[in-house]
Amino acid sequence: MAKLAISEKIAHCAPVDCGDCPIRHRAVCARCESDELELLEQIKYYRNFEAGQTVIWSGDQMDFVASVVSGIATLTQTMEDGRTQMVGLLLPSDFVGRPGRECAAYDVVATTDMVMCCFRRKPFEQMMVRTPHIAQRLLEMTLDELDAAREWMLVLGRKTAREKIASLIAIIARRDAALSMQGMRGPLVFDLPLTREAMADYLGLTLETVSRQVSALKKDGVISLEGKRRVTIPDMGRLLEEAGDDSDGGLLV
Amino acid sequence: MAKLAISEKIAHCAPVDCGDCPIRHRAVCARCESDELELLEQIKYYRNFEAGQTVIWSGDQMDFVASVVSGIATLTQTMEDGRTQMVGLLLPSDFVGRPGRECAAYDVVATTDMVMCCFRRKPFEQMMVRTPHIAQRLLEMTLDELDAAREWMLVLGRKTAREKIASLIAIIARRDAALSMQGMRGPLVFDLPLTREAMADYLGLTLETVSRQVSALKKDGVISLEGKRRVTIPDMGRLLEEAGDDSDGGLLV
DNA sequence: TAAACTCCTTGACTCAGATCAACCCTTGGA
DNA sequence: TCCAAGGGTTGATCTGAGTCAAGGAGTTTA
Repeated sequence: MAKLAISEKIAHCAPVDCGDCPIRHRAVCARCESDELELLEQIKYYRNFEAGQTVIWSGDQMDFVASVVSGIATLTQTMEDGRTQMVGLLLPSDFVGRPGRECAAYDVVATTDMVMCCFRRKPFEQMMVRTPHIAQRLLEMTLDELDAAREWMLVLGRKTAREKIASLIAIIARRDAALSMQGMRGPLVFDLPLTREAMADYLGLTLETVSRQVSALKKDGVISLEGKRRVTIPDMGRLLEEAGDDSDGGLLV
Repeated sequence: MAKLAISEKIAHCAPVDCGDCPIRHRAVCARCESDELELLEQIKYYRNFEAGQTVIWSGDQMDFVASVVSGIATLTQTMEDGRTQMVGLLLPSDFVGRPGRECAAYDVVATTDMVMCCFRRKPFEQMMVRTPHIAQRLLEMTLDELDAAREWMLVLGRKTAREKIASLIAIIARRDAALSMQGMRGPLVFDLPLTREAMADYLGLTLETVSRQVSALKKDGVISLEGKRRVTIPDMGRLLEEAGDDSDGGLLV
């Protein structure tokens, strides 16, 4: 039954013209000219995933790379004894996989329903050699991710539980504001795309601590909640202070 | 006096022929053909730094990029209240700076005497557009660093103090073995290139905890020490177990 | 030759966050 | 209509690492 639902979704997913693609200007193909885009169009295919589905297991053979078109996925690492750490959050336009690498290095799990634009690895690698625009954009995106990872190292290594929660909410809020173009004026409203447990895995905390600190931030008026997931931020500056960040907001990501 | 010492060193540092460069096959220029190398040779210059010297302050204008030729530097981030987190360790052949970025994002500090091979940013950026071999290699190196940063996120987020120390020692040991070609057979011997405080900054710990855990690993026979810095590892497998890693050793970095 | 550093170690005490446990609410089968 | 499961909250208790404090060992300065 579940399987039927999946195939149905795949059928649904008629190939989109790259020109109409929602991530056209941010993904790995962002710099491609129309002729380059046509080549990509020939080798691309779409795949759908349901919330909760594992896209790839760490260590598995991985013979494609892909862009997230819509939905959210997590990148996690697991130790033998079961401790897990999220090492990345994949949002629309983010790139999955590494050219030149056979096997996946992390588990990739869809946290919402998701659409991915995939390319078989070999043809993609060949294209990369010929079309520098793709490699250029991929370099730029990888450098951005490296900065994000390093920023996160500060969060994991030196921030308190409360600061960690505030940092995560700030990041999601900022990303959401950028996407929905609502700007930074006035109160921000959005849904947390992660369960408490996933937040804990991202922050190097337990889910109980996450729950307690979210409650504390709510009690102190830094955020307000509608249900468990819908967050309102009355004052972004205040939130950033709580996150231990420079209250001037920092750079766009 | 200190200044005199520095200028003396700069004078010392006669430009080396790229063909004889110790990092020729690992640095950002690794894939360059001899004609490309000649172009690089025209725009490169060397700079020397003494142990303890700050190479760049976070936020400063940065109009060069560079490769570490010899010595070690750290990349650190600092919060307003003074908490600091190291986000990278720069070893010979590592690349510093980001094409397309005006200002440094992190503090870079030399922990040992150091030689860097520098390129003014603008000419380097222009060269990158024309010579894909440079961009290709930089992409590869950046992807490796991203993997390293993510590995470190697991260390920071989920490992105990003892595991963190073991992980750091294992990483330094492995890098050192690779460099000195002594292979993984038999006991490894090397010097810790970091003070206890720098180790603490890397691991998200206090220097007291670092000191205690180093002593504990010594007492338990996982490592042995000669002085404060010289480490011998009788059994790498044992160390990796203590680090919480798969004892099969993992991939080469 | 001592004084002043820097780097490191060790002990005693504290506390933030983990652990263990109980319980609530919502959703969706059967 | 109930029951099971997933997601979330809250309380009591424990503990690993932080904090504060004293002191050692080796080097450089004067």
